[in-house]
Amino acid sequence: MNISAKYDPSVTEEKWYGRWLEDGLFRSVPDSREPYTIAIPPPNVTGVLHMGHMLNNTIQDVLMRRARMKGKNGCWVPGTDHASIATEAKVVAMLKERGISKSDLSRQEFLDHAWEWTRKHGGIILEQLKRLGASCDWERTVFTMDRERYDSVIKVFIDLYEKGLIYRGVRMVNWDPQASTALSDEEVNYVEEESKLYYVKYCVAGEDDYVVVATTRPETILGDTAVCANPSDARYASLKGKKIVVPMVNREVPFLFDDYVDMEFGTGVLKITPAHDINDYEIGLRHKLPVIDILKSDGTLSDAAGLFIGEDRFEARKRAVDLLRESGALLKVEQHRNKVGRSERTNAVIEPRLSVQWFLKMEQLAGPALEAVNRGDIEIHPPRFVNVYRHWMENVHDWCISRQLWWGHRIPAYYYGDGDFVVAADADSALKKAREASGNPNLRPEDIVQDEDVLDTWFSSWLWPVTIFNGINDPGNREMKYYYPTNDLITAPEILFFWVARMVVAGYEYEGERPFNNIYLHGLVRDKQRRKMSKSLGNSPDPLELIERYGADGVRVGMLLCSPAGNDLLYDDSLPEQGRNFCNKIWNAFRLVNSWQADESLSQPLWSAEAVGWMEQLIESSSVEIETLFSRFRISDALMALYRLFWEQFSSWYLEIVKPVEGKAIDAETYRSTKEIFCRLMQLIHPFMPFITEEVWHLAGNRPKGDYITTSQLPVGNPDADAAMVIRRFEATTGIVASVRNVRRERQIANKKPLKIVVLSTEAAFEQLAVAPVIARLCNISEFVYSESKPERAVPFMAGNIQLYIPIEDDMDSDAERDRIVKEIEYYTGFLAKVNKKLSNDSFVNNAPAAVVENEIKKRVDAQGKIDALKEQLAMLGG
RNA sequence: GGGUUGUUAGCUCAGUUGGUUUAGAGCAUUACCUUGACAGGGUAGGGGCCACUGGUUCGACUCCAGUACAACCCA
Repeated sequence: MNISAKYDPSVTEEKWYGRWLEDGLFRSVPDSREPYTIAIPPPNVTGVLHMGHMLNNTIQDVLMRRARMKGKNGCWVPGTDHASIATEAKVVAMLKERGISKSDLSRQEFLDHAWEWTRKHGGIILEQLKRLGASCDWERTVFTMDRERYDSVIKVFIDLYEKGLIYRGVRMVNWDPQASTALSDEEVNYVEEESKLYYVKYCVAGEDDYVVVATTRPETILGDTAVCANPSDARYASLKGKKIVVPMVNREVPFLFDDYVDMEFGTGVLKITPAHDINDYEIGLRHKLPVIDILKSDGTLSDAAGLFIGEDRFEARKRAVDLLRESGALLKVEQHRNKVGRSERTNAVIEPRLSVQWFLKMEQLAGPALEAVNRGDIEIHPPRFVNVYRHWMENVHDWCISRQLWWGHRIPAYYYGDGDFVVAADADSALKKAREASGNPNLRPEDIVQDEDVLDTWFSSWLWPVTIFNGINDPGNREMKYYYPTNDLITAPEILFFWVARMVVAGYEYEGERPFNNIYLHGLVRDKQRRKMSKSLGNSPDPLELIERYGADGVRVGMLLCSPAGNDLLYDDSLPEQGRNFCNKIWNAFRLVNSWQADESLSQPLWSAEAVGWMEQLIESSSVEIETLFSRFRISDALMALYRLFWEQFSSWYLEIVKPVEGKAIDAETYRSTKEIFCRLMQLIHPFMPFITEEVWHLAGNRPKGDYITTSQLPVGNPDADAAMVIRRFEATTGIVASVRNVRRERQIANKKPLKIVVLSTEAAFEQLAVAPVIARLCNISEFVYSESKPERAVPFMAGNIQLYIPIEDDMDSDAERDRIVKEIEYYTGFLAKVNKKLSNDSFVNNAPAAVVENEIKKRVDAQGKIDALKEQLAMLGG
């Protein structure tokens, strides 16, 4: 078999992904096995794959593949969410290009366009996930707006409404005047911007006196209903009970005192505009102030403003400044940096605005979800996020669930008469309910009007682990019973509240059970300067291009190697490069083994027997270690352990020992063991690198049809009782090999020249420490001589406390060697001093546990022995 | 402003109840190697007052307090 010296991922990736799908390896149906379930964090239906998805889905795939190989019935449910704001914005933009404005369309016409868009662009991202190797059960693909999911959301809304948990209320919301919708806090970006701080004179009613108020939004003066200072601010104490005249509109408002006011900021006097600032709103509530709403939904001034009616808010600001200046009320203007909220989607400046919205009461619902994490029924990894979760849940706010959009689940509330409404699944039952509620049996279908708004996208995705198995429409169905609760949820900390915590809430409310056992939070992918990856910065590589360049396996390894749980991943091309290099290492190691000719008539050399035993025990104990790492979600550590196991232990040590001399055959026993070891390593690595391992799995043997590494079973690590001893013995061996190589280099002795080693010890003692055949094989040693006295002209070195010598013919003088020994003596002398200091401390000897003291004494003896031997060696070198 | 979490090698990070032969890994770096699986490689090295200051202790990277800096979340 002729195999290329470089691994080419493109061919194998396409081939194996196709076969896996053809043979239905990712398909899951309930059976007698234990399930292992993951619900994908649904990406936006119109989204494209970015680096964050790569990391997120690689982790899920690793867990899923490993679970399958451990005998579980793995079920990874893929899907997308409808992302109402993002998608609607995209559809609006598309229509604009075609010269159509949203306001020209009926709701239904608009939705037709949106669906068309979704059908065209939706699911691209899922196809891209296949390139990564994601082993989802694609037959289960779901969407938050498909029939089952849509109905579930409406059902839940009605249910919560009937339980009294959903209400309509007037609240200060983040208003995007451009999109004409309320935004949730998480959809608002606060950015530092250069703005102006205006100092405005407010006269005291009936007096010549005045106070100065600093504001960044002078147009909101029109909505002022009070002026306020800190109660402990002596400067303004005399104004207690007085009235203040609001400039421009000459309205008299009270002068109040409230702790909220920061004495340091501006002049220490705050104007209160309850309709247009969240803090002012709360102060307004405390002091029962009237609310004057000066803005309309499109950002122009309302009649209530009294001035600049119909002007845009920024135009009104300019005119307000002019007017204030003319009247002499404007004292000065300062440059000022402050944080301005902008819409994540439209980038419009957000207006805090009062509006009628739908809310979900959270306090009661949050209880079981908080307890579940406190009790440990749901584990969060890494655990430091438990505090964050707890803090949020203990201070949970009611959730504003309505959005002034069309793309989404339309709120099932129907209005009749003057603001009265009923909540019902459809128009027919709404009419029935409305007739009952109004006592008017003559209400006609056209007398009731459904709410125009849709629900927040999270209000559908919070049900995700339940609705993917249709648990709302068909409670207790077979799949729910089997797959729910799901096992692990893999996501980023930034949506811990918006999504994760709410899923926990919904899980308990609707299933009386947690939605998942573990929450694993990984970091964000950033660039090397720690900047977020973003389109505008252009610092995000195209994931598919990366896969083409480095291979899917290479990219997967690159993503994982550098992403310890919860930490951000600082992306750099060197990461997938490292992954690609690892692929190549595997590939070439395989080429080597594959090139060997096995000969049944040859007996196994001693060195190979030792190496096989060592490697086998190493794999067994590594398997145990890796299992532990996985149970703690230390996924990058598990990968690193395998990386080193394959590269250092297997390739650099094991293969170098067992490989036959060029052109010669290998004994059949070692050959068989090597292939078994190789395949076992491939199995361990497979969850991380599915493609190359599947390829090698098939190349390594004549596999019967259907024998995939993907569905192979991974043995449980089962080290022998003496595994630790075998591994330690081998480590001592490698130490000696390194020493001999050093001597060769320092003395410039060619590898081809055989050397003799004199061991100052009995053979038995030496064998306990190391294995002569392995050393002989790797260092070209012709003979080991066991002696009780040291030889004359010989280079000394040490292994543990055993002294070894390499007899030589040349001059003994070697600076390099002397330097090395002097350095070692220095090291051990320093070490010994530290140990002695401890031991001469009476309180240490009296207070420390006996075992610790004994160990220190042993350290002292060992170090002293070593120093003595090294000094002898130095003398021998004539130093 | 409130909260949470960090600060260990040039970079990214481990370090599990305080004592494990004077702190580990990967990458990067240095020297040497056109050695037959692999230069996408091999061999051998260098590199750290564990942020700072106190405290607890026989003993602190580890526990406590404070300081500085950073990040994230909430307002």
